[in-house]
Amino acid sequence: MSTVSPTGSPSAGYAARVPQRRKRPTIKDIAEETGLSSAAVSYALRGLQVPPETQRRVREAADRLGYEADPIARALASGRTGTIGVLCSSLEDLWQQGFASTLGRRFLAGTRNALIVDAAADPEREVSLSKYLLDQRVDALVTIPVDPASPHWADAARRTVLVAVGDPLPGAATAAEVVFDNGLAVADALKTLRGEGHTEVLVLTPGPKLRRHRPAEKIVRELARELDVTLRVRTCPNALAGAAEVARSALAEQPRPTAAFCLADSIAYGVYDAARDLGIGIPEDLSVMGFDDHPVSRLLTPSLSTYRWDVDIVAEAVVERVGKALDTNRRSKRTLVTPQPRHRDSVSAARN
Amino acid sequence: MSTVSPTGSPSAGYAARVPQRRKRPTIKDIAEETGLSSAAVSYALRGLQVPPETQRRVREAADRLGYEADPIARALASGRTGTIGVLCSSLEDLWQQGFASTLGRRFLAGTRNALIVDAAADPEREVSLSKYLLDQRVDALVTIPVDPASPHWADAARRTVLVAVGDPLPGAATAAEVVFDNGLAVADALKTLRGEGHTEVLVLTPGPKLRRHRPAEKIVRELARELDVTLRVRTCPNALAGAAEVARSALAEQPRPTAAFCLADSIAYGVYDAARDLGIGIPEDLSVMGFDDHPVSRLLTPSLSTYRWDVDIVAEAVVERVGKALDTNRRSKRTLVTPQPRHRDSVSAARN
DNA sequence: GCGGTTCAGTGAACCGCTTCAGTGAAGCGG
DNA sequence: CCGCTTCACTGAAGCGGTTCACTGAACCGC
Repeated sequence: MSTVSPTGSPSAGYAARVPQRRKRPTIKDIAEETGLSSAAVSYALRGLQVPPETQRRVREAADRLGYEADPIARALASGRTGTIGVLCSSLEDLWQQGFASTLGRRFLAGTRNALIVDAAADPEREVSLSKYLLDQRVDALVTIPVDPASPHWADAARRTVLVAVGDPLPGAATAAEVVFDNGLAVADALKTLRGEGHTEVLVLTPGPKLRRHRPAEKIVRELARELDVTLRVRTCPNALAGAAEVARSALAEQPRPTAAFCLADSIAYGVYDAARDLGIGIPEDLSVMGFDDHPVSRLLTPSLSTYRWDVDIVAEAVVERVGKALDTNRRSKRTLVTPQPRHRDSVSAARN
Repeated sequence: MSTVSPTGSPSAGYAARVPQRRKRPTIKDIAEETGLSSAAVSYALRGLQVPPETQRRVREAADRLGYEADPIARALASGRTGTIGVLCSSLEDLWQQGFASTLGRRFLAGTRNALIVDAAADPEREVSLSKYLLDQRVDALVTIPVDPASPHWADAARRTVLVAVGDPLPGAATAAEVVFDNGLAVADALKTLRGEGHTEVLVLTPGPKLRRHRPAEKIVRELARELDVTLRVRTCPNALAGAAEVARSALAEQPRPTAAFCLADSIAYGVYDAARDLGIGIPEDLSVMGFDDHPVSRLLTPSLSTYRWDVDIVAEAVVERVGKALDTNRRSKRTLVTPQPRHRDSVSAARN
């Protein structure tokens, strides 16, 4: 998780303090030690075109001197950094927090690492951050897009290995896409609510510009028509406090919706909060459904009905796709992740 | 948040794919455009010892060519990266997730960025990750230490600007320390519980090696003796699922504790989970207190009594300290952050 | 008109590693 | 023994900036 600004005035940050250039051994020192050229050492350290015996000698000398390769010099010379950029639409979203941390933890078991940044639901920020990551020469860029339709993705795809998570990026030649089958979850949710007799449904969706569930919105509307459900769609921040505020005003309207369908668990938490303030009982007066299944959702009273996108499954798919794209230079097809319904206690039959 | 392995075999990650060396303009191109030397351009772009008029000319040319400085080359040449390393003891901890994301978001408003990594409560991992960050030439290293006593911090302090969050690092010449006054919170918690008549208290503390609250443990024991409270201290993972497991076994013992004091909200969530499984009512049968005040804690039933360490306050203090250390090369004294008690509904009088 | 500053700008070394073209020696088949 | 390939390794040119020592011109007071 990380980084604030993309570029900023390049002058700042270059102040007084001279870095402690503690003389760390370089490849040249090893060359001297072993009587080889620095080129040979470079090859040997990477196990390239050098006989095993020499490799051993070099590695031994390296260990003896406490040599550790300088990733910066290496990146400059080779054009590769071993770093994967992860650009999240909003790290306020608890699902994304978990995803980012899981991804970072397991990223390609050892050799690469992840640089995780937060677009904070802002499309402009998203563009500048992705530029920032490209400047940092990330070998691949994993994104949960704020705005999948942005033209700049095409650019990014040209400059690096681009992997989309959540929504596909229609305009870009992505190396892989791990897409959520939002439609399935949304359909299930609406049918569930309708089955319980709810016809006035409040839909809270992250935004305004956060599009993580954009395709879901279309589906929601169509399905609502089919099922004869009246929808009140509100966009709101994907975080407890902001969502609560929106929910408070939405729940004060007449006729009051009898169910709320939230396209993120964090938002559902906000609804719980608002309901408590307003003296609205869940699920008697208001049924609530979420989206994500954050670990805490089970614990609420009543426990939250929601749809789980298994973080581990998604992370594994991403890691595998990135690996394949980087190693074989082949793009893979789209992976569809299906939601796992978690029907719990926050939904009950509509009164009337 | 990020990165998996510190070094790993350097050979891997260097595979087939040749990086798209799209010819981006360099400083040399600007030099040609303007008829200046590349040195002059370098100075001008950074606003150094060059008259305003020339600066303008250079910047104009840079814009025209779409020039963007290469941070890697810059880092290699200058020894400074503009990146701050943030090493969290455990990003499973919800407080740390929030802290990391806040820190990343506001880090030094523009010019620097944060590289956030997760030690996953493992002291060895912590050492190797901090080496990794130093290799990446971070300008400063902010750490929530797993093991404040580790000798390697002294080393890190020598190599970069080191800022400790949570616990002080006794052995290291840190540039700043933002320390939590755990003692205050712990004392308040124990007194509160004792005041309600609890004498059998289960203490769940993150670990086993996670020392974020180590000083608190000592205080807890002393105070317990004073107050004549029997303590049962258990270390457990700082995450809902792991904590629940420990809690389940601890709550099955006889005599059953009448109160649980958890040194992280995530752990308290685990206790809620376990209590529900075991049919133990909160707060009638078991009082629970947490530590952190995660946004969700208010929402649980009953709402969790806990101690808030305001993420924004801590993040702001850290940002300010880092800035000062980097710009003026002066270390600042220790900042003590005091907890804000949030007494809510998860504590009640002990029966009997 | 002269020594001394300041100013604007230059040339080249350098950061530490990668990589390409090439070299001398050994090994090989005939 | 010759020509050819293979092997083990080297020299040097980058990668794209930063920085240091220095220069020539303008300017200063006297």
